[in-house]
Amino acid sequence: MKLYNTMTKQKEEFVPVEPGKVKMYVCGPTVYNLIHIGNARPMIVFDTVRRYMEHKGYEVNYVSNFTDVDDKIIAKAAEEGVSAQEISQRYIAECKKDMADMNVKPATTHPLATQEIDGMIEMISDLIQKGYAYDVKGTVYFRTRKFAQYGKLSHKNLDDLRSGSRSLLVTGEDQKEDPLDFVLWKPKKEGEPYWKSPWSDGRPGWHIECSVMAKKYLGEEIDIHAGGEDLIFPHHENEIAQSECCNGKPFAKYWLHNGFLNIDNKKMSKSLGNFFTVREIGEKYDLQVLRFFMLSAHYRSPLNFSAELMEASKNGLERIRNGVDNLKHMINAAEEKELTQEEKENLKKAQELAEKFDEAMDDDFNTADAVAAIFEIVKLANTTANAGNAKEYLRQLKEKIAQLSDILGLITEKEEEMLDSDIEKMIEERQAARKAKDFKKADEIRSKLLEKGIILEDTREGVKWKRA
RNA sequence: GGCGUCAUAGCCAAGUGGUAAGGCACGGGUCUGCAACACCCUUAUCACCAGUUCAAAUCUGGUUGACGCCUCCA
Repeated sequence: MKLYNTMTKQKEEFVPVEPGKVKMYVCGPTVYNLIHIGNARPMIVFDTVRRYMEHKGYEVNYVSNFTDVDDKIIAKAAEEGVSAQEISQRYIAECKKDMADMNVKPATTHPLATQEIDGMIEMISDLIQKGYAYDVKGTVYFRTRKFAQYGKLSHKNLDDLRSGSRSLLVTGEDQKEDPLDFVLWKPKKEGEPYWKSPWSDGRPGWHIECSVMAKKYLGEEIDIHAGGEDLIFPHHENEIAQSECCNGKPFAKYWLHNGFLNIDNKKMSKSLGNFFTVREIGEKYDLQVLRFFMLSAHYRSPLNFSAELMEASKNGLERIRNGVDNLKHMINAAEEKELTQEEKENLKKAQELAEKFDEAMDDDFNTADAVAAIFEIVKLANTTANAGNAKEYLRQLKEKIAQLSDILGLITEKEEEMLDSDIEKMIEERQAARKAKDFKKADEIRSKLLEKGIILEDTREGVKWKRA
């Protein structure tokens, strides 16, 4: 399996730190509002990475934090006149709901920044002791000059960065030794939540939390660290500085970053008003459609969002589901018997397509190609399967499609729901009407059911129904 | 200004040296009372220019265009 490492700018063979295990950390959202579809991209993409790793037999320890102390949370709390904790807890709950609807598995651990303050103070103290950090009147900064490798992830020229931020020094904004130094601990302002520390009553900087949580839940050296591409600098760069200076060993072996989700080819932003929450999309679509949409492009490419593309994704996903649905229906009608030579050959083709799926995923998680392989199996099923086939043949095709879809987190089988008895009765009535060639009545009944969200389909094997 | 990414059919999107996967949409047709599902047929020489090569979407140089990071941000 190869994956693209931002650090080395190339695809590398994946070799875990510990054989058979994957330790992976994904930067999670700051919880001050409902998550937007841009937040959803890394969740879906890296959940898919996780599922694929598990499919390959790895035991995956997946850690993703919630940043629950931050300026924006405090601002939102002030706005509503409630505590910061109330805001963060509310939106953590909402976020988890969205994740479930997108079929994103809960992380092995979802640590909260506010629950890890002790660890942060410990790490900051350690960095000060080792000379990598310094305290100026209660604010603690990281001394970037001391870490020779600073900039190795984002491939920045530090002199350019320093000259670029010269204005900061001129305006005297800072008591920093160097403009690139960043905050590890800052004193509280009036009314803000705070914790006691050796330096001041205050709160941690943003970057330190991830270093601490990764270390606590995964260890000093992890396999994969992932997040949105905008986190490369400064967030991940700073994490590397903190962790490697503190632990004295490489932090993460592989750095994975997803591309942005754009709207009308522009980055989403509140000022442009081109902003959608996952919740809003969920009102119009099954969020499986959003997931399918996200997987239609490579995770590192920018992806443009539009209503038209959501429609296309909806139809595409429907095609896969119809395929599974049709197979299911045929399985009920089919007989158990020996596989014919032709059936065996077709199953072999399906197996080859499943291998193609794996090859695509092995190549830096090429989900677009992987989805294409699923479509090809669906096509194979649609063109070859009928109720006259051996039951085993149909079952295997269905299983193959469902299994590969599941690796991508796509649910192909709707749960069987019990029909209300009166709806069942209506379907029977319609069947009677059809038998009597009273099509007018039959159509009336079908229309009525449609109004209730029940779609009927007449097939050779009988009437199928599904919810709209 | 510095660093970086990208440009494939109406739309989305694979393909990184051997002659263009897949999906959506459109049109035509088959099946079924109709509809839906499904099936069949139809749709591109890969931004432009120059070069390397027997052979390039795929390598090199240039041009144009779009975008991202450098500041909180998935």
